[in-house]
Amino acid sequence: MPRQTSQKVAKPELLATPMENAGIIDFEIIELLFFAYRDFVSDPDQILDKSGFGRAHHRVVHFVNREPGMTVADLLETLKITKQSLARVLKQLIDSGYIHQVTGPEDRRQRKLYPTQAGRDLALALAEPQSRRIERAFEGASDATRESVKRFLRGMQD
Amino acid sequence: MPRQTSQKVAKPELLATPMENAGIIDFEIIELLFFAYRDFVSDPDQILDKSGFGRAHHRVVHFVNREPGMTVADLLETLKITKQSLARVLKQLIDSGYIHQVTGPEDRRQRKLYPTQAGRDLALALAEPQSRRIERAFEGASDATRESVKRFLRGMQD
DNA sequence: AAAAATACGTCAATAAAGCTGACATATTTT
DNA sequence: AAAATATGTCAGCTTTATTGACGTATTTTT
Repeated sequence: MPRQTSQKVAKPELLATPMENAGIIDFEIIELLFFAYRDFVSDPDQILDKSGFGRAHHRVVHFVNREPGMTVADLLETLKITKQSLARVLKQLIDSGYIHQVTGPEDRRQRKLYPTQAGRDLALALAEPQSRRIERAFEGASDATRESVKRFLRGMQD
Repeated sequence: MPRQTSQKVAKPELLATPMENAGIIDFEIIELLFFAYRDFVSDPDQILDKSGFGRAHHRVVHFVNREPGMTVADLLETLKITKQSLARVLKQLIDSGYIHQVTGPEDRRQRKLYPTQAGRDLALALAEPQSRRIERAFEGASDATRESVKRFLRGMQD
């Protein structure tokens, strides 16, 4: 039995060397994505704070503006969240007058979602700083470069 | 006074046209970033679920592995969260044996953070599917394209 | 040496955003 | 008539974050 200190547990081996593994794993892009996304969502977050809304409201108002007439089921599929998570956020947006529901003309079970003018204005105000940030990131980039970035982002999806 | 229905409020003007504004705002990239990031974090999320950890644990374990010896203050600065938000997550990682604290050798107020071997293993396991996804997204891309994407992501940061 | 600043930990209370599971209603499809 | 669908709702829960206050140890400044 080796000589022990009074500690109850053996001293664990701590690793002092940074995790870097000869290019097997692309830590650089992983971190770039983290920081880019963190700052990308920080712009609208500040605007949303003023209305008492959060990121969930942002996403709902964005997609309803992009595709007016989409149903609740469409939204659930797009956001990949549960019905119950969406319900509260959607209700708040409807109550606040940013989104309206219309019974589906063909299928009356459906509730089609449309933005009001206030909802459109909000979506644009939220997108504006993000778009500015994107333009800044593309400063001086060629059309080919822009296409490459788009292809990369599409390739990142499931 | 115009003739009114029995409704209490005037019918709001609903917008049926998709939000598309002649290239003033880059909705395409905004959405690509949203979907790319959503799927990018879904890989580690599945692994973390098994240990009862969440995204916050992932970020902490990642950065401590990337920069062993970083302090609590360093971590707060990197993650841009509050001390109290970090506290619980960090405590769980320490209690679970993934991270250890060492009193700073020069400044004894500091607690330097190091991964254990288990912590290193966890960080690698979490990074692996993300790295694979990145490789897939870059499939067939030139080095110049990879550099363009990195430049774009760097430009997206504050 | 005393005062101020720093690094960290902790407590209490709160909020946003998500989850599961169950159930109800209206409507459409089979 | 029965089954499936679209939606809404209820109750309870978890994770991740917040603010504000306070305490301790340590270092820096005065």
